[in-house]
Amino acid sequence: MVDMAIELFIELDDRGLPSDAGMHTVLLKAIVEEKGAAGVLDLIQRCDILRPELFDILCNKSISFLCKKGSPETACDVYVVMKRKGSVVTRKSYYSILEDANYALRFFAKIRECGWTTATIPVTVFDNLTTNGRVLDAYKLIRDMEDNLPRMDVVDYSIMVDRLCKGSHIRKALDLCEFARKKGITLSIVTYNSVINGLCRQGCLVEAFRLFDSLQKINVPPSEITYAILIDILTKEGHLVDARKLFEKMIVLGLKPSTRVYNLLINGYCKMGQMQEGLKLLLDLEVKCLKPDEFTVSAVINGFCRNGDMEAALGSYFDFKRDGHLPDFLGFMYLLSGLCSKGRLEESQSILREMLQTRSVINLLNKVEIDVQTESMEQFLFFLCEQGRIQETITVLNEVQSMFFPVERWRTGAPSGPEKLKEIYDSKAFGIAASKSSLSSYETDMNIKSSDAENTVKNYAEEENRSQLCDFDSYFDHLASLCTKGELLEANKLAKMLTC
DNA sequence: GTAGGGTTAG
Repeated sequence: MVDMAIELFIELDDRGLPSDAGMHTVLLKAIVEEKGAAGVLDLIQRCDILRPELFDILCNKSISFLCKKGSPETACDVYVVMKRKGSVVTRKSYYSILEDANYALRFFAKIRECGWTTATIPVTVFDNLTTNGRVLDAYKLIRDMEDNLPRMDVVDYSIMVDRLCKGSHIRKALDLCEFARKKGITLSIVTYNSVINGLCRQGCLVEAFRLFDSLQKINVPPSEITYAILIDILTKEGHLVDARKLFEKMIVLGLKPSTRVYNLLINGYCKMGQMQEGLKLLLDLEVKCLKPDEFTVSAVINGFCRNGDMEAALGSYFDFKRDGHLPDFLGFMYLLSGLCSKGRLEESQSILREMLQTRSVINLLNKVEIDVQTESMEQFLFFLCEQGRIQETITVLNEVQSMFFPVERWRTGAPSGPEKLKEIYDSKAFGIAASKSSLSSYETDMNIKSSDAENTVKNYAEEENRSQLCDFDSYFDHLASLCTKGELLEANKLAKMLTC
């Protein structure tokens, strides 16, 4: 039947009679139903004798139709037929292929097979890939189609660089930075922040600080966020003194630390048991007309709880509460587990009640997908709490906590936590000398201490010894030249150093 | 096939 319809369709055109879009759709539908997607390609080949205008319309329609029906391969085949005939591929059909990231990749593979270059790859292809967790595909596409790229601007690159960093593909992120710069893009501090953050997350502190220092040279001033990233990692690694120096440095440079930056240090001090320092900063924060937030409250509470000083923890909770500042989910959890561990169940219950009425806690609980029928998580917990089943309530909350706040991310292979590092660091005068760059003193001190330091610290020193690069620019040049010379072993070593 | 879209916490 379909064959007859096709013949009729061709005959109509032959007689100069028009056909409309509706008719094309009906025809395509019938063909796919009876012969599958391949039938459409067959149709296109048979319709070679149509008037060129109609042939173009039918082909373009087929491409969109096939994509919609999930047959991108055949759509690409139709595209190839069209290109070979010199037909005009409309934007609509072109984009219907590129809309889907998988289709786009197959499409470009086909194009390469044919030995063609594409007109342009739309930025949306990269957006789609990047936002759908396929940043490596996007990266590969960029590297493969170097000369046929869309006009990507600094933000397009920045998003990709950040995603690559988040996926621990630091080397590729750096490579993309260099690629963008070769394309004439001037990267901004936002992109550098992503890279610095990525390096820190990978434990490559030396490289992170190297990049930080090189920012001055390339005339990109570090922002408040740059400092926040570095202060955070230093704090996490137990280098509180250095973190504090960076904090002071940013103030000297005229960058105003936000509550968020204060929080990093307050949290660091409180976790290290240096409550006095933490509270001093809290005071300073308020002097600077900044407001504590949920994180601040939680950090202070955590500090007192860690010290086992539940009176002080409760006291600060009520003080903050009086001023309209509540802890967040974790802050409440610190307080609750502290109270429970002392067997103070009644107080736990009243704190639990307040917790379960706190907006941010409720918001978090609402994100939990549970199948406890119609009940919401919040109602469920409140019910448990009111029944006096405190321990059970907290058990459930602990589950929630493990979902949203996975265990602290200390680097693997580091056998001990911040306490040990603190000892090491406090034992000698140590810090970022004002006259030197932050990195050079950091490295020097690392080397001095590598004999008695923990593995983590040793690693930095080793990294430093392996690395003979002075700045970001020469890093790129070095890596690029290694790759060009085919010295992949060396390049790999360099890459390994970055991706650890 | 635009314009607006990009970075930091336990």
